[in-house]
Amino acid sequence: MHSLTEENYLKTIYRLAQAEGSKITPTSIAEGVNVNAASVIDMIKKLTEKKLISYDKIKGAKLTDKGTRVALMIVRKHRLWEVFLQDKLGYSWDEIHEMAEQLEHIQHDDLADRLDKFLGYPAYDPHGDPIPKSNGQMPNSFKTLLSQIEIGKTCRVAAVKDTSTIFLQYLLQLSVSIGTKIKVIDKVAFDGSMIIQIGKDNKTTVSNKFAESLLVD
Amino acid sequence: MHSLTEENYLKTIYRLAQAEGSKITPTSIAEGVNVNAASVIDMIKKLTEKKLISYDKIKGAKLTDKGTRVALMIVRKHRLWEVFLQDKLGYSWDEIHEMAEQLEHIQHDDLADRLDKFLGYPAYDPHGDPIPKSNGQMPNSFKTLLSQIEIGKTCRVAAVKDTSTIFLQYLLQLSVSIGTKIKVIDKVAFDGSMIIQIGKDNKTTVSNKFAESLLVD
DNA sequence: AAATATTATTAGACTAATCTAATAAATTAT
DNA sequence: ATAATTTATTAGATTAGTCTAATAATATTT
Repeated sequence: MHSLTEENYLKTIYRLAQAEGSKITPTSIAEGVNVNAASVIDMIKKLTEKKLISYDKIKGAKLTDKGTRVALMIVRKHRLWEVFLQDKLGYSWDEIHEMAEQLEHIQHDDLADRLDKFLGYPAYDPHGDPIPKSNGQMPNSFKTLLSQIEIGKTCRVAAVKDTSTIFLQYLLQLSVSIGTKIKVIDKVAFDGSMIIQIGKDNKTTVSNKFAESLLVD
Repeated sequence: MHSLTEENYLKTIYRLAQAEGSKITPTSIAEGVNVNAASVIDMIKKLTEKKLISYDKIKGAKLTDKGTRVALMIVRKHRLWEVFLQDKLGYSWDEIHEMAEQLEHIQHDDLADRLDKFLGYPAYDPHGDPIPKSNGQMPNSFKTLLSQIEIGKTCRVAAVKDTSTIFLQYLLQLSVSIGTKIKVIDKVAFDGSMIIQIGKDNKTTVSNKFAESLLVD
């Protein structure tokens, strides 16, 4: 149906669109797919012809409904395979991504659905990312306060409750944005502050006030 | 390491070598890989350069030790995934092949080993083909008489106990040769004759004498 | 606003794998 | 052994996806 390469472009554009905010330019896609910007221009033409994306210089690239459906099914497969690799084969968090990158392209009518069933219809992958359902719906994202997350769990920043500049600046400083993954390492019973891991590296302690201002899922 | 295409050539050459007998020519490979013979010539050069095969016009193509190792690992992955698809996802005999063709190319150090463990170290795939171990050894092929096979099971013809011309001619007539898969449909208690399915299509009844002359595994 | 820097786009070349058409070599049939 | 046929091989073109280098269009500084 669509080549592996096309699928990777669609997935990248989907990811960039989720990351929200700025428009999706040839350069940003080039970074995401890890190719030259000139190559992206060619692929933009191809995907536009196939009506998988729309593109103009002002609005940037955008998935069409058709493109979104395709992208969602790739994401679905990726995340389901990640669950498989972790839950069934015992791989850890950091080992599963590159395999899932390959597995997501396996083509078959109902492979994803069978896998989904076999895995017990998981709602989230091992990174805490929601797994699209076969109809394309994302599982209900129950946003909770960071303060409610149990020790050891990983969550994703979904929204902020406090939109004050001073809070947002603090988030910026901590490299926390929508989509950032936060793992709760420990909680201090005394004052409700939390030791969290932001993304892959940075461990920090944040106050209870902070943890009550951040919505995660 | 090796491209998907290279892997498919190696697998095909391995399969042709197993099928025994005649030498492996560019034309036979072309048929196996489903490409033009001219393309095969190019790939033969490439694989020869990489020391994965040897080739000369008289002896035909032959996998080197290195090439054999690679081919065996692809076959291993293919057959393990087939077990997964049947045992875990509930696919049937005839649905699993094309998916396994894709899954066999998933690259990761110990994915095959983890899968093997997860599946309980199966010795045979759903088609009755032996699954190479991670060291490249084929599981001990315990040859049994066809008469010993239970109803519903599929086995592979491994050898003949009776080598008389008249028996071999009969086998030829039934299109039974080494490697042919036989499924035992039913057994007649009265005289020990069996209703078997040879390969994919032909259902026949064979005598107990026949079933006592054919070694399968 | 002019100068500078960044982005987007085009043009042309490259690689892997394939094809077709033509030729060379080997086999099989007469 | 010669003719006919099949098989192997070469030469050149094609496709998808990529690249570099050059140019055009925008955006940012000063």
